[in-house]
Amino acid sequence: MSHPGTSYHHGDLRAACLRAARELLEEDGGAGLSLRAVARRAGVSPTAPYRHFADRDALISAVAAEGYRDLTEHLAAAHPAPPRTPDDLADIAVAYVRFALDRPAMFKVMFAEPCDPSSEERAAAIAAISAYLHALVRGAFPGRDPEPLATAVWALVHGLAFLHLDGKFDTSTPEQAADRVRSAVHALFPAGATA
Amino acid sequence: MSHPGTSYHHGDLRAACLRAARELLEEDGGAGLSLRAVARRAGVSPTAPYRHFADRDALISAVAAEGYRDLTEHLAAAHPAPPRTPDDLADIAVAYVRFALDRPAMFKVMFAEPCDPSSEERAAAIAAISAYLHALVRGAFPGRDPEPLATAVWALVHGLAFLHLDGKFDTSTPEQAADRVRSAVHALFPAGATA
DNA sequence: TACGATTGTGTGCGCTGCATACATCGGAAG
DNA sequence: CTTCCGATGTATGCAGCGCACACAATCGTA
Repeated sequence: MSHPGTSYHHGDLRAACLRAARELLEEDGGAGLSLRAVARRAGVSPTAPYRHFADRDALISAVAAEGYRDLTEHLAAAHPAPPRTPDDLADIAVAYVRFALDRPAMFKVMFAEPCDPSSEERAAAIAAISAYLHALVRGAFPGRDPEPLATAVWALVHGLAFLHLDGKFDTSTPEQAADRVRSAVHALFPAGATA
Repeated sequence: MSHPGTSYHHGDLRAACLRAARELLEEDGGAGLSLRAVARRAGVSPTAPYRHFADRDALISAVAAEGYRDLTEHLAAAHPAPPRTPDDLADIAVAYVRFALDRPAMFKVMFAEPCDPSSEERAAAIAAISAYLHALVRGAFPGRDPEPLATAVWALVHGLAFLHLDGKFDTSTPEQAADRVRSAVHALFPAGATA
C-alpha cells in the first residue's frame, strides 16, 4: 500500500544495489566501495543487501562480473571485424587501456580487489573475455599455437593498462597513452608477424 | 630509566613499523594491512606511527618502496649476466611472476593499493626498476629503439604476474606457471628476434 | 639546570563489515 | 476469504579501522 515506490519490500533490491554500486564507482572514482554506502544509495537499511549478497566480496564480484561483460563489449566494439594486422591488434590494446583509464574505479574492482573465487557469474564473465582473446589470436595468427599467444596478448594489454593506471607512465592526454600502447604492440608484433 | 628496551621512546619506531608491516604481510598474506595492526606488532600505541608516517598511504608507500627494491634485486639475481637471448628474457619473466606468487601480499601492496603519489622514496624505487628494464632491453636488442620495447616487456611480465595472481591461470604448481610464462615470452620473442 | 622540540600515550569520533533478533509483506494452502 | 509461512527489509550491537586532538615523557642543548 501507500505509494508504489514506498512499499516495505523494494521489489528488486539486488539490481538496485548493483546499479548503486556502479554509480558510486563512476562518481567518486574511489576505491572505497562500501556495502553501507551502496545500501544508503539504494535508500535501504545498512544490512538489507545481505539478503542478496553473502558478504562484501560477493557484491564486489557481482559488480566485477558486469565490468568484465562491459569490457568484452567495449573490445568487440573497438574492432568489429576479426583483426588481421598488428594495427588491428593495437586498436584492441588501446581500447583495453582506454577502458582502464576511463573507468579506473571499475577496473580496480575487477582486477585489484579481493573477490569471491567461487562466484560462477564472475568466472563465466572472465571465461568470455578469455574466449574473445583466443578467437582474436586465432584469426590474427592462423598458423600458430593460439594458447601461448592468447596468454601473451592478454598479459601485454593487461600490464599496459595497470602500469598506466598506477601512474608509471604519463597519461596526461589520451593520445599520449594510445601512442605508447601502439608503439609497444608494434615493437612486439612487427608487420610480418601476422597471417 | 628502567630497562633499555622499555624506555618511553622507542628509538627507531619508523624502522620497527616497516619491519612489523613486512612480517604481517608475510604471515597472514592478507590485503588488510592496517596501521593499527602494525602499531600493535611494534608494541606501541595505536596512534604512535603517525609521528613517522603522515597517514596510512604514506606507510603503505614506504613498504611498497622496499618491495620495489626487493623486486629489482630479485630480477638481477635471476640472471646476473646481461641477457641476450629469448631464453634469458624468459628467465627474468619467470622471476617476476615468481616474486608475485611467492609474496602475493607484498606484490598487491606494491601495485594494487592506494598510495602516496608524492612519495619520493617510492618514485625512486620505481625509477630503478624502469632503469633496470631499459638496460635489459638495450642489451638484448642492441639495434632497436629501447623505449617501446622496455614498455612492452614490463607490461608483458607485469600482466602475466597479475593474471596469475588473480587466479586467471592455474598456478597449482610453480612449474606450470613457469612453463606458461616461458611459452608466452617465446611466442612474442622468437629465437631470431634478439641480437 | 632549565627548557623546548621530539616522540609516544589516551581518548574520542565516525566509518566499516557483519552477526543477531525482530518487523513486514506477499502468495500459496486450506 | 482467511491463515500462515517463507522471503525480504529493519534495528541494534560489536569489534576494528583511520585519524584528530589534547596530554605526558624524554632527549638534546643552551
